[in-house]
Amino acid sequence: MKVPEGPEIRRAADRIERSLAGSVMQDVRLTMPRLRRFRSRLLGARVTGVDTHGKAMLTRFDNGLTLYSHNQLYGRWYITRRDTLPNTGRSLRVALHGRTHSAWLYSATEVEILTDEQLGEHPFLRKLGPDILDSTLQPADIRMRLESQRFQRRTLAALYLDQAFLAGVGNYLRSEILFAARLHPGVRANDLDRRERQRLARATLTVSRRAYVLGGVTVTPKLMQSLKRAGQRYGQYRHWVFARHGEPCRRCTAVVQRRLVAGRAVFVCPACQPPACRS
DNA sequence: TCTTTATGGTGAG
DNA sequence: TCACCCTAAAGAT
Repeated sequence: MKVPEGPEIRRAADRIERSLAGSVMQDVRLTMPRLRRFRSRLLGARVTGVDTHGKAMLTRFDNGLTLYSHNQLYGRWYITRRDTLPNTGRSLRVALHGRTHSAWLYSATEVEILTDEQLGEHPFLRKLGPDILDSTLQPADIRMRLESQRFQRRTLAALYLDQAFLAGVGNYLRSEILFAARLHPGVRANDLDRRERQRLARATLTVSRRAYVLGGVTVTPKLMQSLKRAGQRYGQYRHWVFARHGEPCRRCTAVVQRRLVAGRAVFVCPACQPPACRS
């Protein structure tokens, strides 16, 4: 797992929760100059939980403060037994030391410590759409968003990277969700018929939740098993189409294509996801 | 060993 | 649309 999307961030949050929730901060390190003044306020505070909204992580403390972090491309959390410094050449941003474990955040640039009020006004958080991993999110919610005035004129390629549409989808999930829904990235939301919207809404939830459960794997568990048995390694069996350009589609054997849309790569099976032939 | 590329997001032009 | 933040791995030499 390299660059994180929603599922990877949620899994990191789970690990931090398991090792630090309920724990009093016995030591804290904040290396970014603008955050140093918060050290004394976090010392002795208790971690109450770790929330995520899309790719944003919110580590909550019982004194009303929240550590907001966004890993962007390079940020990474390491969880260790207390005071076991991770062996990495990266630059440390935050270290939270509980009684038995430590959580270390490296390389991230987006780190803030905020009150609830500041959290409510946060420019990035406030524009986020619903979290794809929110267990209350239903296919109908996604269908309604696809039909809404706000989003219907845009292409699926654009919508599925826009965190205001759905928070937590990134570039690999975009390709994988659209493949699972058998829809071409160039199609506009308002070109979809009712069945296609339903298919897309379902695929969005299925693929995202599977990536969370299986640690970044978007193929079905069954396919994953058979690919593993065939000797494929993690990097080779994870996805249907993402980063598989030039290779045969796992469903129909047509050659997977890579195309750039607004500077970002989208991967498509030309047979399973035919371009829109609608006016 | 060097160069390129990447799963994110912002801000300038 | 592009440069940029910062990093690791893959690809080229």
